[in-house]
Amino acid sequence: MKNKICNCISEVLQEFSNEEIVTFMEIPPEESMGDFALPCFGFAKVLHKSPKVIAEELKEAILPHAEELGIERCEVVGGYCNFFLNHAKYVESCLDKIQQPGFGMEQIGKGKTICMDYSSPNIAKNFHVGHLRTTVIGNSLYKIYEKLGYKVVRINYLGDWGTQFGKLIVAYKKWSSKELVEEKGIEELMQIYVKFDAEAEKDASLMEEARAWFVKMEQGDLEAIQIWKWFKEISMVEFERVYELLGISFDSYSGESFYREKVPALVEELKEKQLLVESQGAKVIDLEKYDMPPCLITKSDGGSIYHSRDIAAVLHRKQTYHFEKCLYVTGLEQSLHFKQIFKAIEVMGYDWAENLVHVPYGLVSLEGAKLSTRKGNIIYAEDILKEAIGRALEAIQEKNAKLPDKEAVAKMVGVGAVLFHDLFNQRIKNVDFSWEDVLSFEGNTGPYVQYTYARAKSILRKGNYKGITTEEQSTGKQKIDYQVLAVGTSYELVKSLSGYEDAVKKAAERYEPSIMARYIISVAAAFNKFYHECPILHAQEKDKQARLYLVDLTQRILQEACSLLGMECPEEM
RNA sequence: GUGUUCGUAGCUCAGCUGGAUAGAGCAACGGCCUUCUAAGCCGUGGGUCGGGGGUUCGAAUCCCUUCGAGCACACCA
Repeated sequence: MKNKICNCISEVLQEFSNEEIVTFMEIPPEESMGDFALPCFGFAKVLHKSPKVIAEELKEAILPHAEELGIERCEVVGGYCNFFLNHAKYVESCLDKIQQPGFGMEQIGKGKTICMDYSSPNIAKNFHVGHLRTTVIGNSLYKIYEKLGYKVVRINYLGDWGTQFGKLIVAYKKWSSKELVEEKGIEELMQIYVKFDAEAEKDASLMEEARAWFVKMEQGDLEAIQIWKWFKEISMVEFERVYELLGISFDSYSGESFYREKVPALVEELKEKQLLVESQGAKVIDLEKYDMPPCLITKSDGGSIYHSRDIAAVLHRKQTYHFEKCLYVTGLEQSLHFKQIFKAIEVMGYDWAENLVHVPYGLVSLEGAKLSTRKGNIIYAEDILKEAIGRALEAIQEKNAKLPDKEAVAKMVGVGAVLFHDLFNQRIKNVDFSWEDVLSFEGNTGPYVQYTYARAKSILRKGNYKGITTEEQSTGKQKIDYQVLAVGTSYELVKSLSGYEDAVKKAAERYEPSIMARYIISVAAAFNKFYHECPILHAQEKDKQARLYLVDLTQRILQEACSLLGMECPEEM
């Protein structure tokens, strides 16, 4: 309906295109100002008329078409032209769209591939709060793009290569044993890594030893590779536990070790293109022209480094997946790194460099201090999830002790709380981790949304609601009286539901799951108001049928929208 | 030092591709369970949108400047 109106307006105001009108059109802050409003200030300059006059003329021009556009009346206030729709018709058009398969979502990504690099934890280190962010944000963006029809390749670019493994091998040989590592897993690896750093400060020769071991790894030394592989396996087992809790999986686990083999070819290509410069014994791409530090390609000891592995990786991904876009969900602190990588790809002559996108998120701290394993200032992802699940179980015992399958529900609610908390604010914001915030189940939280969903489901169960088949819709056998939904909180809820597609598109456009989270809250809040104001099962038949239909659509949108955050919703809680 | 991100209610944040009286949640206080799940709903109080300039009919939103905080600045990732 909005489109039709905009179309009609653009025919009147021929100086402006339909698209322009659509962007100008807004939803007024108050219901008394109509359903849509067009501020005419922007037209004034071009048309050399006052905004008020333009609005008046517009009103006159629209009036003859009001009936077919579903407009009840127009009002000019200041420079605004406010449109009051026929609510019943508007409700019908909104709900008709939503009840279509896939909620009538436009498949703007059809035939396009997006590569996403996220989670990407470092092997032999614990999976902590910080990793949780990239994992959860990446997973949500994956779901969002998939919903828009994109083919998404989820790449877990494991940090499984680099000098830190040289350090680890040295530390293992000096201070640990097979038995200890087998017994304590990552915990032991972490401990000896921390010890290495402490010792290396006193004794510089340790670092040299570590570099030497890493060089051995790069040369394929059997012993080095064996130890490395073993450490990697140990780590993967622990990572998988977290992924299982979150219900997350990947299409590729090709980490840095996979791409380092492709570095020599990259070096050759750069030589051919005359981009490689010797500098202090290392080989670099000079980016001074672009006001950036040089991009390191090989270290002075000949080893590869993360810049070169990242470049090799993206070249390979382009060849393999022919991506439309490649996203990197990593910390904001890596901004310069990605600027360098993208620029390097550009100077290599690849015009698709502009399709590489860094999707940064803010830093997580703990009580104002930087996370640090060494200082014990760290919180593990698994502990957060488990604690949240435990709290959810307590809440269930307290509020709904007779609930069947408590454990499964507690998992959904606990994990949902953590996910939602991590996705509710813009990614760029720094986060000071707080147990109180994560474990909150009231207000703008995951459990609030899940509770809303469970309420809706409960009504449908009790009303023995079977839904409306498309056949019934078209034959009009079970005709919905849209007038019932055209007022008060019902109408507000309908408007809220109708924003679903825009929310998904906007979230995709901005790489911002928080837009979905905020949208979900707005729907849940609208539903709860409706729920309190309107009796459903106890209403008279005509009202009951219309309201049940609305409850059903709300429940479907909530469930779907939550799934885009990676959240599951329990039928009861 | 250079670059970059952030600065909105006591706290955590929306709003930022300029538009009508700046919105939520938490915390505080006061109401609502003999009716569909009170993890809910309703209400009250609380704001020089960090400061200062500028552009504009109109600025929390754009530009400049300044202050404060975080982060980055080649042989870790």
